[in-house]
Formats: sequence, C-alpha cells, structure tokens
Amino acid sequence: MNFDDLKLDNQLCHKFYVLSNRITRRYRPLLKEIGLTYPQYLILMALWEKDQLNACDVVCKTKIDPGSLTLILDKLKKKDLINLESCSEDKRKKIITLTEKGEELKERAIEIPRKLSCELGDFSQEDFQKLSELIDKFSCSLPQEK
Amino acid sequence: MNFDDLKLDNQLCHKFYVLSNRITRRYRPLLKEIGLTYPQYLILMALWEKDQLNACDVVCKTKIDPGSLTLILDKLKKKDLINLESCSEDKRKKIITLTEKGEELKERAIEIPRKLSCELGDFSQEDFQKLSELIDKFSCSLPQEK
DNA sequence: CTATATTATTTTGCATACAAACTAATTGGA
DNA sequence: TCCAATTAGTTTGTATGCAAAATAATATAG
Repeated sequence: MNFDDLKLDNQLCHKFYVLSNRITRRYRPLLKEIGLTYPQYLILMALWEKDQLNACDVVCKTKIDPGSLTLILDKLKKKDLINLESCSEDKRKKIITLTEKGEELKERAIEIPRKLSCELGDFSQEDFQKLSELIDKFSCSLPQEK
Repeated sequence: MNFDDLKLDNQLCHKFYVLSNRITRRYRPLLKEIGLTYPQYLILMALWEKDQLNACDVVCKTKIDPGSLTLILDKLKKKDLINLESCSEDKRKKIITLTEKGEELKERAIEIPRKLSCELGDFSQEDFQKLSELIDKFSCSLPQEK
C-alpha cells in the first residue's frame, strides 16, 4: 500500500492551513494598531464597501460563521464602530450600520493592505493574479457543503 | 482617495481565509468517522511519516501553535493513539510515539485524501501542481514573522 | 385562515489559534 | 565553574470556527 497521499508536504490542504494562519498572523500587529482582529476587519470591510447590511449579508460577504458573527458584532458595537437595530419590516433581521467612528476608521485601515503589499517584495503582480484565479477555480470545483 | 484595496473581493488574504476554512469543513465529516479533528490528523500524519518525534519536531512539521499542541497531544493520548514520555538525554523534550492503535489508524486514514481527491472533479492535475507551486512561492516571499 | 415549513439569528459546547508570561532544563561564554 | 542566554514546553486569557439545537418571525401550502 502506498501512503504518499498521507505525506504532509503533498497535501494542498495543509499548505492552505499553514498559509492562511500565517497571513492572519501577519495582519495581527497592523490590525492591533487600529484595535481590530481579522474577522472584525472583514466585517468592517464589508460595511465600508456598502453600509447598512443585515447579518445574513455579512455572512454571505465575509463567510464568517453565523454563530461567531453574533459575538463579533457585539464587540464591534462595544467599540462603538457599528450600530445594531432590528429591521422594522422583518423583525427577524438585524440591521448593521457604521457609526461615524466606524466610518472614519476606513482612512486608517486603507494603510494596511498597502503596507502588506509592500512587504510582498518579490511576488509579482502576474503571479498574484494567477494565484488568485487558481484559487477561485479551485473553490468552484470544490463541492458546496451547505 | 481610492479604497479599492479594501474591497473584500480584491483581497487574496480573504480568499485564503475562506478557502482554508472551507477545506477544513470538507474534511470534518470524514475525519469524524475516525474520531479526529483536522489538527489532530496533522499530528498523526507527521508521526505516520516518521514515528518518535518531539513536540518541536511536530510544530515544525505541522505548523501547529506550540501552545495548542500541548492540549491536542493530551487528547490524542486520551484516545490512546500516542504515547508521551520525557526524553532521558534532554529532559526538556517530550517524546511522542504512536501506539499500536495509532499506527493502525493509518490504514483507515489513507482513504481520506483519496475520497477528497475524487470529489475534486474538474480541477486538473496541472492546475493542482501550479497552484501548489504558487502557494509555495507566495509563502517564500512572505517575510518570516518569527 | 391555519398548521407547517422556512428563514434569520442566537445559544451552547467543544476545539483550536495565538500572544505573552512562565517554568524547567541545557548551553555557552567569561 | 557559574551565570546569563537559549531552548522546550506549559499555562492563561482572549478570540474565533463550527455543528447542533433552540428561538422567533415570516412565508406558504392546503
């Protein structure tokens, strides 16, 4: 029996696991400067792109787990970066809006992707593009679980 | 000011975040059948490849955080898949060995990457290879944090 | 019009991820 | 030889990720 498929180095999943954690770790100090964690930053990015979303929209956009989202939203509210209110037409829905402070944070956040792209010295724009496309392609060929 | 860099769809980091979580979610039901979580599976893969490692070796190989490793090893021990003992030459070191049960599990585990690669219908071997290379290249150009 | 299905969100419980502080053992240099 | 680094692992506290069960509100079939 050939066990090569069980070698860590041969597993794409492990590469993703490692790199994803590593990227988050790279973000952490920069995000700390503006008092955010990576998932919190994802939610704000969604809102900066289009304000006034409900929880479902945010889940769709960010792919954060709904169960986790509740907690994270509470934290963002405590930091006075967002407002939460229930939708009058459909009381099940929770409307999320940026506060002024949340809106303002965007100016500081824009520096983060810039700083990071500078750090990525010798990874060319073409490779970046190609990698991005391959990941999308891979994503599509991975069967939907839900 | 141009805020395109803050758009989620433009961020490679977000693609990694999403895909990495999605892959783990895909593994979960298969791993559940053999009673493992993904990080536990990583540790066993390292041991199946080469038995008798210390904690440092496992961290190197799997990139699991040392702080997390302690807990995960305890769980694997409770499941009687590994043995833990302190090294006689260097008492700081903790030697990790597969139990017979842990060794046997390999036979069932080998089915997992096989099943998953079958699911990946239309993602070609060439793309797989290219993606793998680009990820390695990206990893290398990302400055080491530690 | 009402019982049932569906949708949106929350709660609970378990398993990491990780920084930071800490402990214990070993090493290296003066 | 002795003490100041260094190394290996552990502990603690915070923040997710996620399955599964629970809630509450809305939509829908009969």
